Parts: sequence; C-alpha cells; structure tokens
Amino acid sequence: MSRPPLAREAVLDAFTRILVDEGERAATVDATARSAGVSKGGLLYHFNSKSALEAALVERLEKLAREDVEEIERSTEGAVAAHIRSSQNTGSALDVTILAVSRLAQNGNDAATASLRRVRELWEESLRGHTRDETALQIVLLVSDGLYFNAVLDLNAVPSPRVEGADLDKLIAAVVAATT
Amino acid sequence: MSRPPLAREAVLDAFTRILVDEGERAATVDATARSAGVSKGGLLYHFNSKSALEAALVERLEKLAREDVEEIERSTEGAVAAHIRSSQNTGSALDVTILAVSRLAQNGNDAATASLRRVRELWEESLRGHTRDETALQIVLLVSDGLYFNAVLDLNAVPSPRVEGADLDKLIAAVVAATT
DNA sequence: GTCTATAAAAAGATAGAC
DNA sequence: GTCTATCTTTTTATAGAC
Repeated sequence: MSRPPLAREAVLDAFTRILVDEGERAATVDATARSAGVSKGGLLYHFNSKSALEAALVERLEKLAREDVEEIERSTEGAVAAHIRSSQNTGSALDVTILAVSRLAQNGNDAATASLRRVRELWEESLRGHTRDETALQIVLLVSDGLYFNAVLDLNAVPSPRVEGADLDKLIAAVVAATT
Repeated sequence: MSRPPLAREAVLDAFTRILVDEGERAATVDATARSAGVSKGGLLYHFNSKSALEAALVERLEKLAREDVEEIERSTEGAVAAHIRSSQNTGSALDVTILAVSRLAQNGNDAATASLRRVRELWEESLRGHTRDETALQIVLLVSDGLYFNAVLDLNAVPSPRVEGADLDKLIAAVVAATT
C-alpha cells in the first residue's frame, strides 16, 4: 500500500472548490492548476484531459456516498432524522462533491448525471423500511433534495434562507412525525 | 402598443432551451444565434452583449413568476396543493425559465441568483397563512424545491424518478395533511 | 514528475456591407 | 435589421526541456 498521490488529490480539491464557488465555466484546467499550486502541464500529467479530470471527480463522489450511507446506517438518531441532518451539512466532503458533480451534470456530463442518480438510489434503499410508506419515503427524499437545492443557491453571492439550529431540529421532528 | 419584437423572443427562447438542455457552457452567443435562426451579428443587434442577453432572461423570469403567483392565488384547489402541482409542471414557460436562470446563477451571475431568491420569496409570501405553522411552510417549500432539483437531473440524459399521476396526487395529499 | 512554450480551436465582440 | 469578415482573448492540448 502506497500513500495517496497528494498532487492528484490537491487538484481534485481545487477543481471541486472552483466548480462550487464559481461554476463550471470558471473551472478551467488553467484555473484549477493555479488554484492547486501546479502548472497546467503538471495537472495534465496526472489527468490526461479535462474529461479525465471530471471522471476522477465522479469516482470520488461514488466512494464518499458509500461511506455516508454506511455512517447513516450506524446512526442512533434514526435513519430519517440522520439523513435530513446529513443533507444540511453543506460543509462536508460529500456535500461539496455532490454540488461539484451536479455542476458537471448540468453541463451535459452524462456520467455525472448517472452518478448523482446512483447516490440518490443508495439513499432511497437505505431509507426504505424506515418510513411508513412509499409516499413518505418520497417526501423525505424531496425535503433532502430541497435542502441541497437551497445550498446550491446559498453558495453563490446571495445568501438563501438556510434552515439551521433549532429550526432544523423542528423541521426534522415534523418530517419524522409525518413520515414514520 | 406595438407587437413584441419576435426575433428578440426567439433568441431568448433558444437561449433558454440550450441552457436547460445542454448547460451554460454550450449556451454560447454563436450557438444561441444559430438555434434561433439568426446570425451572431443579428443577435448582438438586439442584445448588445452576452450579459445583456442574460439580464433579459432574468427579467423574463420575474415577469413569469408574478403571473404564476397570481394564478395560484386564484386556484380553487388550495394554495399548498396548487403550488406543489405547479412545481412538477416542468414543461411550463416558468419552469424552463427557472431552470435556465439557475444555470446562470450557478455560474456566478449574481443578478440571476438574486432573482431566484425573489421568486422563492414570492412563493413563500403567497403560501404564508395557508399552512399550520412556519415549519410546515418550510416543508412545503422544500418539497417544491426538491421536485425542481429532480427536474434538473431529469432534463439531462439520464431520467430521474419523476413523481407523477396518481403518485403526485398521493404526495400532494400527504404534504397537505402534514402541513395544513 | 513538473515546468515553459506553443499550437489549434472556440469564445465574445466589433466593423462595415447590404 | 441582418449579414459576413475579422480581431482579441481564452481554452484545451501537445512538445520538449529540466
């Protein structure tokens, strides 16, 4: 077992950050390399092309998503509550990666779209049996999607209405009451 | 009162379509002009620059949103139900415009972000008083946002799980029951 | 592995004919 | 009003030095 290639990870981190903070158009090879502290040539040694860079980010998402589901299933709070809470944790590695990959998906990257869909199915499977019926399951997933959607807006210049603190607890309690 | 400038509207329609179907990066001045059946020079006669084109689309969103709220308030189905149903109607002019503007917002266009926020506030205001409390109001808005979020994925190559038909009616009934 | 330099294509914008 | 032609800058990618 060797140490992970640090330059590669730094480039993926920078790519993610620019995608989320400034959008897909700003996430050029040049800007990503500069932000990661390497040259364009250096970046293209690790990732042969722009699409290879994108594909590597999608792979990272799949890995993080599997870990997230495992953690929710170990949670003592209850799967529904843990899932909603996890959806609002916009700082986590999984969340920024989802946002970054959704930027790729929205620019026609089909692998990114398919991956986001798989992540949602992972969640759906892990929640099934924890809600009173299928409709309730869909409500939980939609509230979770809604939290993400607003996180997307929030990460732009204008802040969006975040649900947090006591309000988040109330929201979770209401969703749990309505769906389990 | 003169007739609306048809070429201008055709260009905005084409710009919207490309933004939604292929993403912001594909929505170049050149591609938009071609899709609208005019030349690049012709497009830039009506819109002095790319940002002017974007600004015009944001203006169109504001107009459509005001009309949507007025319609929901006239609805006999109840404001919550009418709003959720309206959120799933991904074919409407308002919906594609929201998706198009959200592509702009996600690429750093602050006016687009602010406009999406205003639209959400318009909805929030029009629903206030129609739910049992503030938490319930947030759930309605989040479910609605979640439906949009999935519509975004759905409009890419890979289809996402749409809630429709009888399932949509069940979802609406459950949300109404949980929030009003 | 990482760099600089450069090629090749695509982007936004302008000029001027019609 | 709408077009073609052209300019400038940016973007992806390659070549080759270190």
